[in-house]
Amino acid sequence: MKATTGQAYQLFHQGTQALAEVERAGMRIDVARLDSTVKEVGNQIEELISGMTQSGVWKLWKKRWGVKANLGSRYQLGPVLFEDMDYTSTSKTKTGRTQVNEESLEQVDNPFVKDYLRLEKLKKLQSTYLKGIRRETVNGFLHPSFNLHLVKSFRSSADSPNFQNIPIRDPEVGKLIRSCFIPREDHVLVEVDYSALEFRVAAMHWRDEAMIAYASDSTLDVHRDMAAECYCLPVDRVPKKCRFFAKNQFVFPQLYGSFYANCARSLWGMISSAELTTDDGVGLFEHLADRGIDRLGSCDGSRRPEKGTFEKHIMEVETRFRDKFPQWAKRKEQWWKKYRKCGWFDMMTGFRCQGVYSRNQLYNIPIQGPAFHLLLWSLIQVVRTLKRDKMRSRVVGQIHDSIVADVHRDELNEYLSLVKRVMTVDVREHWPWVVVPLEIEVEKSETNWFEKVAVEA
DNA sequence: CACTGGAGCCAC
DNA sequence: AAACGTGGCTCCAGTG
Repeated sequence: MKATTGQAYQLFHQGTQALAEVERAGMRIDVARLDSTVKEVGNQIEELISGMTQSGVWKLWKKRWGVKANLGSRYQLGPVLFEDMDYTSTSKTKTGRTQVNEESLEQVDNPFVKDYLRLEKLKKLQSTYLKGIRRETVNGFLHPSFNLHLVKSFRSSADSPNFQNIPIRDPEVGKLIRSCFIPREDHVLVEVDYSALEFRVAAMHWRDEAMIAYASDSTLDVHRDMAAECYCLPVDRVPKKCRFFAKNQFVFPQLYGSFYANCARSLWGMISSAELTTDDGVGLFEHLADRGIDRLGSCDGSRRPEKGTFEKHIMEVETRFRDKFPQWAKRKEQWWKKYRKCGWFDMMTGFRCQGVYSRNQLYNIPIQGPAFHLLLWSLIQVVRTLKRDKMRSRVVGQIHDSIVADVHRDELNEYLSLVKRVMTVDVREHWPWVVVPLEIEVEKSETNWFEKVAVEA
């Protein structure tokens, strides 16, 4: 693989230099708070363990595993629950062992297992995040590495620690870790995200008119519309959660090569695990049953879905999705055929990918890569401008479609107008194929990375 | 003791 | 035909 245009080369050359500046700046850490959180969580873990080792389940555990018994081993927990006790497992791993993950353990109604899930959550928080970040903190600053040479899609990665996967979805965990990331003295943290970046890039890559229309008109919302279809809701009454799951379990999976059986399985699973309801509080199973959909179906893939199943319904939604975006449906097949013939493909940002790729990688890579390249180009301009103008604000991190900066109070307005211009105007002049508007969302915090609030951009 | 792969979980 | 992608990190279990 090599960068085939000067522009692609320049992007990664300058990108490397800019990210080096980002690494050097680093993010300020509230070390005292981090240390006390480590202690606090450590105490919680100890308490949980001492409670659990009093339990009858632990007796069974020791009976089976003897001196080797290890509370940290899922491998050991599986047979205790599913052989020694009466619980039944739902699924197997690819090596044929019974799965002992969060999803399968949530089916087990047992106080010990509830404690186990909480214990695992706290251990992950403690070892990967709290202690991992503490270990990498030097003189109150964290300097994660940002790589441009490791990712197949020509995205970036981050390590030591991985700045790109700090928890946020679970508010309890997110708060404990993110509140240890703080602005410098007299600074505020500012995080700027591109809105719906990957969808916009997909629209431009496939040159699908309907996709471009969605990407160009902020009153349109593809995730809302597909949520309405998937869960049989009126378009103007789609609950937020339903939209969220349609986005992540239907729209993106479809764009990246999944199919109805897998989408149906995951969308169906969300109904119970997230307790989905209509906007007037009717449970979604009941809502769907009223419309003649009362079970999931086998989701076999090799068998035709049966009438009355959710699988069959999602199969029909999939057909409508392809009809909605006909040029996408057609061009992705041509795209794959052309690659099979010549063995390479080009990204819109000038990278040529040559080598062995799966079909789904061919759908994903030309979207994921260029989406990041828009962000990287913007980051380069922002870093350079801050330096040129001798400003005190610093870019301190990057998460695929967002830029995190530590901005001096007095420079806030200047910084905001800079990023807005670069990310929404200048980048479109640099790459004329950006034919849809780009929008950003801005959040800031005076205190820490958890307490951020939206700012009018 | 060093290393590897699987399984799992965090992010976009 | 076949079935969503890209990563990093931790722990366990197995190997030699």
